[in-house]
Amino acid sequence: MRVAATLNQTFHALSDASRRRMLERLADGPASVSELAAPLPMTLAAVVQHVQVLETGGLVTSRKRGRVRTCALRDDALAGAERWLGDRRTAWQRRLDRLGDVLDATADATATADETAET
Amino acid sequence: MRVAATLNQTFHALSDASRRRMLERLADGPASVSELAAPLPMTLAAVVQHVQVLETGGLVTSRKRGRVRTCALRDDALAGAERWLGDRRTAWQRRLDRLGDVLDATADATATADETAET
DNA sequence: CTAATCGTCAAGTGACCACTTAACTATCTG
DNA sequence: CAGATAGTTAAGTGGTCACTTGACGATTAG
Repeated sequence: MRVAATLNQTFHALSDASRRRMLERLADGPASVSELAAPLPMTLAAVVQHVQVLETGGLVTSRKRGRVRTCALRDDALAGAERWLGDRRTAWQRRLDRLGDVLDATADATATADETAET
Repeated sequence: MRVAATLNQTFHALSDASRRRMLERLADGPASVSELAAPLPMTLAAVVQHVQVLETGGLVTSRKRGRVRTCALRDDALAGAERWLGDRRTAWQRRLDRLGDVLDATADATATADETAET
């Protein structure tokens, strides 16, 4: 049993749209690999690989019964990810509430050589 | 201004431990690139690249003032990610609560050719 | 038994990722 | 001004990612 999915693996698993679609599908109940594959524009083999990523990310379990592999969400799936996000959010929410936007403030005061690094 | 960070980019940004460390650091307040780099075993150049990833992920803003680029968390940083996770979690929490573990149940009943696909 | 179905495995491919080095541009300091 | 400081840029490298194809094993259906 894969118990120790790292945050790295979990977030990585979540960073792909196809995999998120599969998770959304699974939220409606367990599904076979082919069922997961059906709406996706890729081969079965590719989907199997995605399932593996989801498993090492600790998001999904699967079990093979006859020739069908059935996948289901793990109950504790998002625990780690959500915990981390939650911790950070409250931490910096507090901070941001408190001292607002240091950047904008200082920028205002002495606005000279400015450059916002955004594309 | 980068307004539209996709979930892909956000989760991707979160999937790296160094970047998460940088975020944790930033939760304690704004920091220059070198300050972010200090505890990390990599070159400044590498850190700059991580900052870019964090920016396109919509997690961080930065502004250059003189020769120092100051980075700060975005207030709405984790909104998207958390919303998605939250939605899914409640969705499948409900499901899992309701029908428990279909897999285990069926497996119990007819346990024959079983194989849990885990490393 | 024969076919189709469902999935697995291995190898290959092009794109992207996390880094490095090195040369270079500001900016601030003595 | 000279030199240190802070960051930027570009090019390159090895590794991983998201796929594909194709050959194969196992299970179920006609």
